[in-house]
Amino acid sequence: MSFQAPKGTFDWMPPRSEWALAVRDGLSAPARRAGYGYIETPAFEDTRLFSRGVGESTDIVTKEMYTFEDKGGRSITLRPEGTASVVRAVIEHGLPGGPLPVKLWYSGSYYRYERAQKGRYRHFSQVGAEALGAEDPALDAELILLAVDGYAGLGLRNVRLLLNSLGCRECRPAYRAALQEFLRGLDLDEPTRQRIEINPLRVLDDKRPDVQAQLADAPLVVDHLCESCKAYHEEVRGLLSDVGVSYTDDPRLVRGLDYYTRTTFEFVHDGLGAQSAVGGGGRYDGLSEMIGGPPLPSVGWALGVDRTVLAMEAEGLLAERPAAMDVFAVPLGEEARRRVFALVTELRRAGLSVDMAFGRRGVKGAMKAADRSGARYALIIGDRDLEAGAAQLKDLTTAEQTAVPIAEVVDILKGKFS
RNA sequence: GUGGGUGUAGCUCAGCUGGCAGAGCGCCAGGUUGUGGUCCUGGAUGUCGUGGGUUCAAGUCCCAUCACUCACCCCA
Repeated sequence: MSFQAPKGTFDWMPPRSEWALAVRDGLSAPARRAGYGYIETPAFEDTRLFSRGVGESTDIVTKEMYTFEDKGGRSITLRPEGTASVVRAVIEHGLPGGPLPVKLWYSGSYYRYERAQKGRYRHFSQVGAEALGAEDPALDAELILLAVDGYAGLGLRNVRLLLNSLGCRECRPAYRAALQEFLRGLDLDEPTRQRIEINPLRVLDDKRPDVQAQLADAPLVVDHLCESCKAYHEEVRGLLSDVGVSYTDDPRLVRGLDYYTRTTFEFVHDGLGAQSAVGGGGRYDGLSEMIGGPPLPSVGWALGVDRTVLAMEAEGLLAERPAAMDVFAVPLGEEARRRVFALVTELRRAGLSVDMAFGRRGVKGAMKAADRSGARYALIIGDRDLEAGAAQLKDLTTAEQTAVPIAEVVDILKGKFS
């Protein structure tokens, strides 16, 4: 019997795992600086939160949720995305009655039962940010800017921003009807014909060449926006331009979830294969009401951690060596091991990065381990040194070795790294 | 859910029309009875994904199955 990670999942292992941490930190940093507070919600929710929030018409809800009944007979679903949970929590804690907007960021794992491919896994990580309870183009622009800065802060240069508006509850229905009428006249397979009826906008981003060819003359949302949506969108675009954010207007850009309205955006990168979206988001003015809350116009995004690491890899940003040790201690003999263990502890408490040789290996092997750790100094102490009250301190870059009194080792090393 | 590709050592892979299970890297040890990187020498690690079939003989051929992977679909 042997085990492996479940189908469609993978393990983050050193040294690559360091980049997952760096990406979570880097993508959230701009939001943290902009007054977004940290929120952590459960990894599972009442199934109905997603079926009503994400949308009955999406594949996520109809085919991809990890749903099960718990021992109390409740239908539970592992979260396939983060926004619905955040809105639920904000409503549950009465935040719409307080100062608005409520600005929150989060980082976590999400679950979708999908066929895995490059950049798409059954368990994946996202960093998200949401601003709830305000209808203000500056807020849309702020969110987009925070994501742009997050990618830039990681050193990414080839992330492109696609921008669109999906209209609101006033103008979307008319556009939807016009689009449906157009699509019904096309030669499409049965699943796609069904999608025309339940979620026609999604047909626009079908990648099959024969489908795309037929969509050349499809009606576009931009041509059907009402005056207020049009003005709102223009304002968002102007604000972005003012702060030097470049973007591409993509009138075909749609979102996979039903709750999006107005401002819609996606961050794409060409180095990842077919799953080119590294992040996406938009405004969702109706979501709160869809899940039983008060009117709460909001905007937010989710950025894929795994995909961002892939993008960084494609840009050659993962080459740096991960953080090295400052000191690597090599004990020779049982008595020395006890003394070294205490010294290592003391050095660590003093703030240094310190490791030591474990297991009964020879000096040569221990020195090899010291070299591999990337440590600047090797601290070698054998029973012979204990008798002399001295420790051997070896600079691994110059190979210079000096004997120092054991009693002063900690202070000397602290001095070298202060 | 659909289609293509690939499964041999920890990793990357070679293995011809069937004939003793291999290389490089990595790992461990020795060369140096207490000193890393370079070098030399030696060593360990395999259910050849799994199950069946054909054959004197299968990593190699056939069937099935599983896994991985890429793409469609879907989506961050």
